[in-house]
Amino acid sequence: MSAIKKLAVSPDLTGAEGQNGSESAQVRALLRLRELILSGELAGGTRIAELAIVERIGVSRTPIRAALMRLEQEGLLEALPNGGYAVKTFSERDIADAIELRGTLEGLLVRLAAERGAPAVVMAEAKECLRQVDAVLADPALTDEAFSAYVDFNERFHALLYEMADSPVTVRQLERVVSLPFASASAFVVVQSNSPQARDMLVVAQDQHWQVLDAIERGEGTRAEALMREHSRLAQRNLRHALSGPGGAHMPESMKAMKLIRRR
Amino acid sequence: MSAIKKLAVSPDLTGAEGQNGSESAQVRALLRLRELILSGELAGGTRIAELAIVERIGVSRTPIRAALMRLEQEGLLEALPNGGYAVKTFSERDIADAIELRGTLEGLLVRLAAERGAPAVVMAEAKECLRQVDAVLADPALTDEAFSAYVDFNERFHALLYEMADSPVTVRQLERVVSLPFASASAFVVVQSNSPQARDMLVVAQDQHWQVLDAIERGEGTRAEALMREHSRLAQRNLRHALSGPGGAHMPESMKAMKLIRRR
DNA sequence: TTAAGGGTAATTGAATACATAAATCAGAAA
DNA sequence: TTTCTGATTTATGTATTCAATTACCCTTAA
Repeated sequence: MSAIKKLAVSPDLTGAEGQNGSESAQVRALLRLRELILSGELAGGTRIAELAIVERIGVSRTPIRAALMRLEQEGLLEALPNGGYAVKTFSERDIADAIELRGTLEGLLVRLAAERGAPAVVMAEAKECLRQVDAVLADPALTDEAFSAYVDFNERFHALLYEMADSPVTVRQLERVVSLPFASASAFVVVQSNSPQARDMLVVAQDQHWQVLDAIERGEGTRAEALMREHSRLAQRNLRHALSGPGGAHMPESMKAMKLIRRR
Repeated sequence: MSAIKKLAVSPDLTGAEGQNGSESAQVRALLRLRELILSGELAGGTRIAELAIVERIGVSRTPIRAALMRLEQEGLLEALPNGGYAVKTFSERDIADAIELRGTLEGLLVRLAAERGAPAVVMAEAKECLRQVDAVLADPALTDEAFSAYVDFNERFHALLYEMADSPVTVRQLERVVSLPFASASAFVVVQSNSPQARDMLVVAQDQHWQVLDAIERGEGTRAEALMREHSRLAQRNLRHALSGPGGAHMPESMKAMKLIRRR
């Protein structure tokens, strides 16, 4: 399904992959570099020299260069005019735009799904996914495990949505947007996991999920699109909340990319 | 303005760049490779071996590999599971989706411009651009030179639109979509340059351009967005027309990427 | 005749050596 | 003290070499 085959190592399986050291040098370089950037060890704006990375990671310049190119394409690095790269930083507006972009593209996707009809199997899986989320949300008190389960199901649901339109071109674009660490489907879900309204937020999101499926099934493309756009605005709200406190006080610790946010 | 700085060599300056041979090996490889693909010399589905390209172009494997990575990111190549690349082919639906994608993203862009307000200078330039198009269209008979002038102004206008929202994140995405040869703003403009309705088509497009600017100025985001989406459907129509004849009979000879279209 | 096995050729991944351009620093002159 | 110039150093761009994996073909046995 993934449009990026060769080096499509999603950020989350950084530590997984069975035994480490078994991956190719390119993959190792990519994973390690992304980790260095997202953890803030390479601060935003820093110029990245290949040789420095060669020393930090144990591979030669060739795979490093490949990883650098990939990270530039991902949007984490920017190419400097006279060679080399710098770690990108993002303004609050950049992040808001990225979320809006995701909402727009997901909106397009579900509209296409509604207009073309979604495969029955995918639709069934999506419903099953949502039923499990319903079960998680049935408990009025929300434990940490319930939260993490929600996040998992949420990502699975969005992934299923991507299959519904049978539009690889669109999915490819979407995957590029989502590769930005703060634009992914569940980037800001857990922002206020300990606040009293946390569960209600998820309840609203879950309702939107159900309604999107309903709209797709009924062939109501415009409704599906509008719902998906509004859905992304939950993330917008959470973003604003996360940035409201001083120094990102409400930023979840899981939000690694916080370091890349350029606060004015 | 371009998000891709280092190797951001747009397809159209393939032959330009002053004297050839002066560019870097990487740029030469990228340009030449793209040309080979778009011209159909490397047929769709062909597996591309690095060594074969090394022989065809006079540079070593290193810049070739860089160019291959770039073209994969552009969407012209796909990475094969066990290394190597293959020339991608596109179904009619893929192309339609790409155009829809462009319309959607340009719609987002002009909505943002309307909501945020566009810089006065850019707006003025855009208007001036449209006035010149008006002058071109004033002649009821449309010469070839007039057509080519229209295409130039059209591209300039779209480029100006990209500056109006001050949203680099969105523009970056858009540039990626537009890099697909059949998704660019003027890919199908000249499809029926010799048909009697050709000029009328441009008149309609031009009216949409003016109305989009009007909507942006008035802060009418939704209207601007809707207009931009509808605008892209002109390209959809032209695409269908181009593919309607047997073997792409109505395909303009300027449409190099025709060879990549997978006709069922 | 077909299938399985091994061996060879070809291709990509990785590392290193080489070339070139840019940036920095030192020194001298204004 | 400041600025310009030149040399040195450091970085990236390019080429080449080496390694490892894969694919293909040929041989042999069932």
